This record gives sequence, C-alpha cells and structure tokens, in this order.
Amino acid sequence: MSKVRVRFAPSPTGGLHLGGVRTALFNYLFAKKHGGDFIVRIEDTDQARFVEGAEQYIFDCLQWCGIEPDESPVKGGPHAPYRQSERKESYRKYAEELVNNGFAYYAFDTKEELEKMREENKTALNPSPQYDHTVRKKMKNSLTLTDAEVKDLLTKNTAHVIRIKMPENELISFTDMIRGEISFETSLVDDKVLLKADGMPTYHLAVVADDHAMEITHAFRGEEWLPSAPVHLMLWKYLGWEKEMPEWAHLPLILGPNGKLSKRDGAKYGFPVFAMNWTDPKTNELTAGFKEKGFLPEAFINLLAVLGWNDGTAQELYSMNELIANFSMERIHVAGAKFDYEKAKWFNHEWIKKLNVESLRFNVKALLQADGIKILDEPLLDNVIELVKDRCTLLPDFVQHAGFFFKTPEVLDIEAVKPKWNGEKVKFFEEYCLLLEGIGNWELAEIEHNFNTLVAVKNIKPGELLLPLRIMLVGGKFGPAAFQIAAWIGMDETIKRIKNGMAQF
RNA sequence: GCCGCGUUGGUCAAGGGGUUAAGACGCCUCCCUUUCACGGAGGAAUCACGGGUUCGAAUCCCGUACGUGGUACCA
Repeated sequence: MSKVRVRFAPSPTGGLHLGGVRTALFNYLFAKKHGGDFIVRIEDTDQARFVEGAEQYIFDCLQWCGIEPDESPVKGGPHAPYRQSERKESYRKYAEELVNNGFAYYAFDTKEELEKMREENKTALNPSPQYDHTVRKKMKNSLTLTDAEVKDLLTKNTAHVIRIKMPENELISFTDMIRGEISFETSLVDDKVLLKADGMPTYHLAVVADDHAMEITHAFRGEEWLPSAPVHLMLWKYLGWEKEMPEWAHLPLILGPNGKLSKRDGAKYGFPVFAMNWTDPKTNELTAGFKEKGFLPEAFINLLAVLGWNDGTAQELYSMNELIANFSMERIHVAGAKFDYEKAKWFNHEWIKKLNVESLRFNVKALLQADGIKILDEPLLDNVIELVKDRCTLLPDFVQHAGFFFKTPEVLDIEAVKPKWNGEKVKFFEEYCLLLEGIGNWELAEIEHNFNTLVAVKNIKPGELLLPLRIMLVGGKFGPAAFQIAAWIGMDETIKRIKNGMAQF
C-alpha cells in the first residue's frame, strides 16, 4: 500500500460543529496511526454560502484540538493549492474530458425550465423528480441538441452546466470500511451537475478530482454523503482512475436530543455545539463553543472520539497519543450517536483531575484575572489548583473554588448562618480572633488546635461554628477544609474575614 | 413518495448462536467527609415488533414499525 494520505475537507460556511471536528479527528487518527499524512483542503466553491472568516476559524479550532495538518492552505505542501477555488481550471478540463468520452453532457436548461420540468413531473407519489435518464431526453442538452446547435450555444457563451450521464441499468457497489458492502441501482441516481454555470465544480467533481490529484488513499466523511457515493464511484471509473480510488468510510451522524444535532440545539438545551465560539457575520448570531464554555481540548477530543468509537475495552479516557495507538476504523459504529452533554462534562471533569498543575495553570490564571482577581503569589496558585481541581467540572468553576484564596468573598451566604446565629457565637469568634492573633507560627495545626480548645471550653458543638467560619472565609457552603483555607490566606486576612462576617450576620 | 443507512437500559456502549446481557454517564441509597466535592459500596433500568432457521436467537434470515440521511447549478 502506498503511503496513507487522508484529508479533511471543510467548507467555510461558518461554525465547526461536533460532527465536523469528529470527522477531522478520525481522519487525523487514522493517518497518524498508519504513519501517514493528514491533509486539510478547503471546499470554497460555493460562493453564495461562503462566510468571511470561517476558514481561519476552522484552522483555529483544529489547532486548539491539537489536530495539526501536514498539508494545508496555510502550511502548503506538494499538492498545492489546497483551496478548491484556486484549482478551478483543472475541474473544467476533467468535465470536458468526460463529455468528450460520452460520460457527461452539456445542459443548457435555464432555472425556469428546470422548475417547469419538476413541476410537470411532480406527483403525490414523487414530490421531487430528478434530472435523470428518464427526463434527460426531453431537456435542452447536448444529448438532444445537434452538434452544431451545441457548438453554437457554446461559442455564444450560453450559460450551461455539465452533468454526469448515469448509466441506465447498472448495479454499482463498493465496500465501506465501516459498513461493509453497499450497493446502488444507477437508474435511481440522477444526472448530478458536475460543473456549475459559474465554472466552479460541484462537490462531486471536486472531491474526485482533488482526491486523485492529492493522492488520497482513504476517504472518510459523514454518513450524509453515502447517497452520493455512486456518483463518485462512477466518476473514478469514467476518469479512468478506478485503480487509484481511495477506500471509503462513512462516519455515523452525531444526533441532538431531538433528531440530528443542529446549532440551535445549543441555545435550546444549553450546551455548546461548535468547537469554539462562532459569530455569524451576517446575522450576528453567536453559537457557543466548547473552548469558551471551559472545556479542555484533551477532554473535547476524548469525548468526540468515543462518541461512535471504542476499542472494545472498558477504557474511556484516552490522550491523543493513546487514541492514535488504539484507533481503528473497523471499530467505528454504524449507528448515529446521540450527544449527551452530561457525559461530556464528565469527561472534562476527569481531564481536569488528570492533568497536572502545569497544564492547568495558564487557563486558571486567565480565568481568575478575568474575574478581577490579581495573582501575586504564584506558588500559592499552584497549591490551590491542586487542592480544588477535584471539584471543578468546567474550567470557570475554578473562579468559584479558587477565587476566595486570593480575594475576600464579596457576598456571603448569610441565610445559611443567620437563623442560628446568636450572642454565644459572636463571643466565640471574638475570642477566637484574639487567639489567632497570638499564634506565632501560622499553620494549619495551630489554627485548628486553637479552635478545638476554645470549642471545648465554651462547650459548643464544633459543627455549629464550623459552618459560620466557612461562610466567613469562602462565602458559601463549599470548598476545602476551613482551616486549610485559613492557613493559606494568612492571619490578617482570616481575622479580617471573620470580623467582616460577624458584621453581616 | 423513492433510495441509502441504522435500531442492546434515559444516554454512550461491550457482546455477534448457549452469558446471572460487561462497563461508563445520569438517577437513587448507604459509607467516608463537622461544608461542597473526590473516593468507596450497593440499587433501579435494556436486546423495537412479528415471523422464520435452530435442540437453543440479543446474536443468522425475511418482513413491519420507527429513526436518520439523501432526493439542489449546498457541501
């Protein structure tokens, strides 16, 4: 087998949803597993839907995920250019070659004529008639027109497309790496447009031409492409490249809570659907991304990888390298998988627990600073991260669980204390403050010891006092051991927070 | 409508003729923890339906239902 070369071919129409990233990931994993190349090329032939900025966004997302292309429009490579719009000329050549060999034809039908055809052939049983072998004999194309007429129309630059001429009665089949043998009746497939009136290719011509030009050995894409596979198969054959045709695999769909996952599901159900935030420049509509929501890229690719794939063991947590080592196309599921945000969060939680302080520090610090917290004591930050990471599911959770180590809580959960607050407790804390001030060596054991001694003297249940102390120190009913917090924030700050709390209760 | 692809707990899933039908998320109970988590122990919950084939079917075959994708000069 020649060197493995796979490609991810997104179209820059805005946003990179879960399915898109997973397709890129699976392509990447397969390439790396086999020591091959991962190529990213841009399908930007649909000018009507092209969205400014989307291409850069795609690269940003891939980079965040750690999916680095070996060849791309940005990086270049031996098969440049990697933008379809820059390869325009070659497509026309192939399309005309197909016409000359009788595998395709010029079609001059106007939009109105096509609509008319569809309208006339439309029945209750067949709501969307195709431009296929049953109607092509009645349309305005190089099959029905004389050579002279065709030549005349062409020289006058009459708007036209080139359509593939699907065989009338053939059974065409191929082996999908995931699904096994799949076959289609060619008579049921329509004469797809290959070259549009603006000279740009459709996806059908472009994938085949580009996969061939870029020497792609394995073509993996979403399941939504399965129905057009026969067109691509015929093209490989008609262009005389049958022997070089890549192996195919059609990846299962990722579904939302109700049917296929749409970007609106995010807003509707409260979870991100894109890798990174995407603001549509046309509508200004923002679709939330996993990155901004506080997901780690490690967790994101992990959860995506096991959505529709597993290695047959009970393992669920994989690093990128482990994924590469264990990945296999054959173990991808055939059925679509419903995306479960709860499980997605679990993956992130696991990865936060798994990652060391060095890997977390940058993100946590940025989050705290964004919240107006100044980090003056870096070693303390590291200790705090280690101490609280078990209770953080999403990165922003660190603001709640680490913030109070650096900043006096602004709002206290007064209601949790007030009902049982009394003079006895006030007295206790006043005396406790005095004791704290006398501690020469400010450390956990001393702080706790003084507390326990005083509690015993006053004959109050420790729990009655521990909760108020906690609220004073952190603001709410959460966080690590209260005395640990006191030890780290220092004597002055501890006493300050106790007094501040007493004033509010 | 037609064509393609699917269907194991609520979700992700292992298993592919004989299993008490793994495991994970979520949910519930308990333990640990003078908070919240982490951790630990347990629990409820599944082979879409109907026919075959077979001594035996979640597993193989055929139907049906349901889901999903396609049916564009979008990808």
